Amino acid sequence: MISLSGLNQPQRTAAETIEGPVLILAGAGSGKTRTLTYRIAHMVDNLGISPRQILGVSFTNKAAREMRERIMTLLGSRKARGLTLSTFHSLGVKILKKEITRLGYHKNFSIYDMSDQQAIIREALKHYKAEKTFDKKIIHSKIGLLKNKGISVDDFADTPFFDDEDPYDHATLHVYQYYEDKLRFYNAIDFDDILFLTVKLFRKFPEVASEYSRQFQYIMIDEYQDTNGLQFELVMGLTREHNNLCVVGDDDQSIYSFRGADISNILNFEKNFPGAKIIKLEENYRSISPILDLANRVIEENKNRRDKTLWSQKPSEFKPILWQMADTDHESQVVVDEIVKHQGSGGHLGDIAVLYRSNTQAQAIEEQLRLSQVPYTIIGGQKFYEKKEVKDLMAYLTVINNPSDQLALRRILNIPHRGIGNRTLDKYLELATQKNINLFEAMRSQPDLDPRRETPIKEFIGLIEDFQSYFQQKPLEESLSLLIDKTSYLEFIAKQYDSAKQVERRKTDVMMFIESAERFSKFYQGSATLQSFVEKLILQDSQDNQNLDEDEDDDIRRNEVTLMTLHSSKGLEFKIVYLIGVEEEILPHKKTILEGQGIDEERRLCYVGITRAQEKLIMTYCKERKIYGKMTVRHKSRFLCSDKVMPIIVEQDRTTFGHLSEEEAKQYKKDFFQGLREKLGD
DNA sequence: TCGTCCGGCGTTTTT
DNA sequence: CGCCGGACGA
Repeated sequence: MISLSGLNQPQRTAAETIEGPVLILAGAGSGKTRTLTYRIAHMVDNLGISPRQILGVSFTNKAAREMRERIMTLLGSRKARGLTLSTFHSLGVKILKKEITRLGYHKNFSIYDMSDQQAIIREALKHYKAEKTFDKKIIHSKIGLLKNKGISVDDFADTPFFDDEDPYDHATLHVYQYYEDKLRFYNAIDFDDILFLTVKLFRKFPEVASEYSRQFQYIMIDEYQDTNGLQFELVMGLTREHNNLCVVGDDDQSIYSFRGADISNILNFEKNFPGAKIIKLEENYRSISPILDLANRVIEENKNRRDKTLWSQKPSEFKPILWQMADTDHESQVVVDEIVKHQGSGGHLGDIAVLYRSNTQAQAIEEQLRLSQVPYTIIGGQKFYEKKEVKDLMAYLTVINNPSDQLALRRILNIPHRGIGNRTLDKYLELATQKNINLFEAMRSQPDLDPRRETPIKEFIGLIEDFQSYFQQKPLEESLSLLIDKTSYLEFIAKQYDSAKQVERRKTDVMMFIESAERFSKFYQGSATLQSFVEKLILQDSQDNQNLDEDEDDDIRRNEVTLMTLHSSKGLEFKIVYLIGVEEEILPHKKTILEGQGIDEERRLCYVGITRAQEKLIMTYCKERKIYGKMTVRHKSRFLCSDKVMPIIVEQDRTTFGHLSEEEAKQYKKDFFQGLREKLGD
């Protein structure tokens, strides 16, 4: 029996309201995950609902994993067995793997990422002749937008999204068509298709939607403010046979509209799901009151939001601080100086985060941290599977799994060099078009197309075919190691790079790849196919991999300062938060000021930043800043200018040491220059 | 096929 | 100010 007595009243109501549509408006730090885990545990343990009937959907693997772990702690793994907790995308893949043949795809489809998409779009634009040249990025994002609105290429021209006068839309139509044809031919689907095809499946075969809806009698969606049109339609499909839908979210933390997230999904919930029960979680367990006061006053300026006021039982005298700095150098020096002081007095660096609007702002801080030899990590950056070596090996696995995948095939055709260059490739592409077969088939059927290339072609085809059977018979990591061996891939890397350090780094990536295959096959045992392995890698974010690799315990942060964007910080908390560059044209960003739209979302971003801090919030802005090489005068962000906000923050001018007494200022200057000399001395 | 030069542009990015 | 992508030349 699970006791809900540890929950506060609204949390408890949320955990106990099981039937019908429920919207849990969970303010920042209000114990959302706790509420959800107790809700599920309560359903299973107290109400006797089978875990097989429960579906929990989140956006990140991390969130899904965390939820699972916490439910395991409450219920134990035996009682939790059969529970489905996954991301939107992995749920989509799971459904498609079973049903995609209904849409005319083979089961062994490949999943294309951004760079694969770009490659096809580039190709499509080459074929499209017009006087104008087109920006492939604009077209790429338009196709993405269309897919996320659930609009197929066949329907595009009949929608309001198509403007007959606009040459860009005509180009987009052409590229979209070409793109879809290619994906079909390669037996590949893209990231957006994972959701789009699932939705198409539900549209075309309502009985399939009903089947899943009957299986999942109780559905929970996390971070509902970030759902887009497709995800909404997917949810509608899954609730065809009942309306036991519980969504959790916070409209004030909706910061992903540029990726298609539609805040109206959460704002209109009770319109879409009549009879919905709305529960507000407003008690915050994270921050001291002055920080929440600031957060409330900043966000209440937004119109068109659900009224919420965060409060906590942690009063404090410490007001949030706003520092005015001379320029970016000064900003980073003062911040890092402050961090060093914290470290010097025995403070833990894992308690500190430096947050910023855009990645470029990290550079100055990073440099300063390095100079002061303060350990740090930067969140974000390149994903594991985007590394060149990993992509190469993944392309091998992809071709072995799905030889129709021409993009992957072309990537590895001459890696390592085997004398099959572009001339040979072109000949085979022509042959393939002529005979209407795929590239792999073309090579296999006529290896002697160019007699001088017969041997390498035959060897290559043989290699792929050999490994098709190896991978069926032997464990994943064993076949993979053999593949790397047979292709002399490591020797190839060694030849590619001049510096030994580079070679070492790349080889480490390869080793990490093998290790992840090993872990994967250990975990999934019999069901560890190479397709599911590649899928897993693509659907996984970089942080998952870090966690997988290091096997560290999550509760204790390492003794390192964390640097990240405001976007990446959502959901996290730190004792001390430095929010840097709270400045017009940064937060809100220049582009949104110019467009006059999206200022609300910038304000929400500011709100997200503020609510990350538990005990100490320090915000900064600069008087001057070098923009594209030119010094420019800067102003404090409008978000901190209102009459309501000013009295509850402490603003200090750090350029004049105005935060110190005269005596202290003298000492500080002395220390500062002493410190500077030491750093330069190194 | 690769290197180099010039012009344009410059956010955020859970999968 | 720098990076990236396209164009063009060796």
